[in-house]
Order: sequence, then structure tokens, then C-alpha cells
Amino acid sequence: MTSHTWHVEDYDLRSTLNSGQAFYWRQLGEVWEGVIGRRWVMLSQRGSTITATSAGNVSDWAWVEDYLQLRTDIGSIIATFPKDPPMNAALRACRGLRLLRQDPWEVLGSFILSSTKQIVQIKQVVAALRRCFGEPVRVPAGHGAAFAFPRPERLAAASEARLRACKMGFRAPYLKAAAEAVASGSLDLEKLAGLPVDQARAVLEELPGVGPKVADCILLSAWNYPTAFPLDVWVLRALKDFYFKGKRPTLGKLREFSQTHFGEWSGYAQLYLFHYIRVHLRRGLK
DNA sequence: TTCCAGGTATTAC
DNA sequence: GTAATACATGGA
Repeated sequence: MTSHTWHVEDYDLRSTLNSGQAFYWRQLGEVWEGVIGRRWVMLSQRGSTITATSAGNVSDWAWVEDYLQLRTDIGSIIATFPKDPPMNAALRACRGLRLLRQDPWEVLGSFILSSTKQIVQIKQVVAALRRCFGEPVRVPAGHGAAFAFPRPERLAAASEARLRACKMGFRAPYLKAAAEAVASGSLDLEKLAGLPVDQARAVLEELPGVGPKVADCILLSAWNYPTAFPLDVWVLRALKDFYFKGKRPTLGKLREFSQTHFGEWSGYAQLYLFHYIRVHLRRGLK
């Protein structure tokens, strides 16, 4: 078991791991346990120090730095946000919230399971999927078992019935199709990273079960495409209430607004809006 | 019990 | 192109 610490500024680990970006972190008291890639890790924060602990003898911690985006200059990103009352309120309420950078296949598989499900249920399904089909990762004594996200080959070979046993319902054939596409090589996720955002989104949307919202989640979470702006029910409510009060904007109008109002880092702004309304306002919106 | 959840595919105007 | 509907499952 090895540990490493970093000095951070404007980083709120708790908000970040609890903001609906990633679905496999468990909070135990003051620490978070999860899996990055194929490695178990325990994370904690005290003030401006983040500590990571992993199993075995670890000398290179770049995988944690990359996942948590510890080198990102958040100030220069926030500076691009629109200076309006809703964004100011979200910034005040969510100080230190960060965008993670996650594995593309894990994000694709996880967000396919997210449609019309509550976040708590998405977490349950993802946990069941990893337990059933994922390889166990090395965990220090005294900690609960943990599993890597299943490899696409494994899910491609699984029967739809076995997938449905993980409670994913009608999304099972979608996940299986995505796994087959990646396993067969007909979808090369590595190559998507270099494409313009609209082209990358179009490729993802060819998959069944992947529409504009899920595609934007993947683009944002896996490669941090700065203008990928997932339009989900929460953000739609926020846009209507914050920016179109008393009006009745069409979906097209809201989509256009989301792509023009929030600047070059609109995707990051979306993360702030999403977390702000979901955690801090709850049902205060209609 | 009823409603709805980080939507998408399908069908109908 | 823009609107209704079904879709599994279970939390609230």
C-alpha cells in the first residue's frame, strides 16, 4: 500500500466525486474508495491537500493526476464563463467543482445505462455490472472488493439475459451493441479524440441508445471536449428557469442558447449548472 | 398507487 | 423538422 499527496487550490474532491460524472465511488467517512482504470484507489482531502492511496508499490501517480485533472488551471476556465447571476450563484455554491477525465469505454458503457434512471439507480446498475462482468482489482486488506469496468469483449460475449440480470432493462441490447462495436474494432474510441466535436458526436450517435445527450456526456467526460453541453432534464429546467422565466422556449431555442451563451468552456459551465441545481436547489425549480 | 428518473427510437403530423 | 409514446426498473 502506497500513498501520494498533492497540493491543490480550488479543488473540492467531495463535490467532484459526487456530481454525477462518475458512478463507482463510495464514501466511507472522510475517504472515497473507487477504481481508476484497473487500480483500486482511496482518496481524501484535507484543506488544500489531496491524498491518494493504492494497493501495492506505486511510484508513478500520473494516472490519478490525469483522472482528477490536478494540473488544470480552473481559474482560466472559470474566467470564460458568462458573468450573469445564475452562473455567479453556481460558482459561489460549487467552488472547487472539477471536471474529471475518464476512460472512454467506461464512460460510453456507463452513460448508455443512464437514460431515464435516477443517479442512485445508475450507480446500482453500474456496480452490479462491474461485479458480474468486471475483473476484480487488487484491494488492500480490510477494504471491500472492487471491480474494474468490464472489458468490451466480455460484454459483447454476454447474453442479453445475463446483462438484464444487472437491472439495466431495455438498455441491455444497447450496451451489448456498443461492446460489440468496440470489441470488433468497428468503433475506434482512440481515434475519436482527435476529431472535431461535431464529427466525434456524429460517430457516437450511430450507436443505438446513444443520442445527443449521452454523446455529449461521453465527449465531455472522456476527452473533456470543452463545448460538449449535455442537455438533460435538470439543465433544461435550469435554463428555462434562469434564462427564460415566464417565456415558453422551444427545445430548439434552448439548444441554440446552450451553444451560444456559455462560451468556449460551455461544457464546464454545464457541470456547474447541473451540480448547482441538483444538489443545492433540489426541487426548488419547476 | 402514482409519478418520474442525467433519454432514445419509433411513429405520426 | 417537431410533437407523442413505449420502454425496464425502482426510488420517492
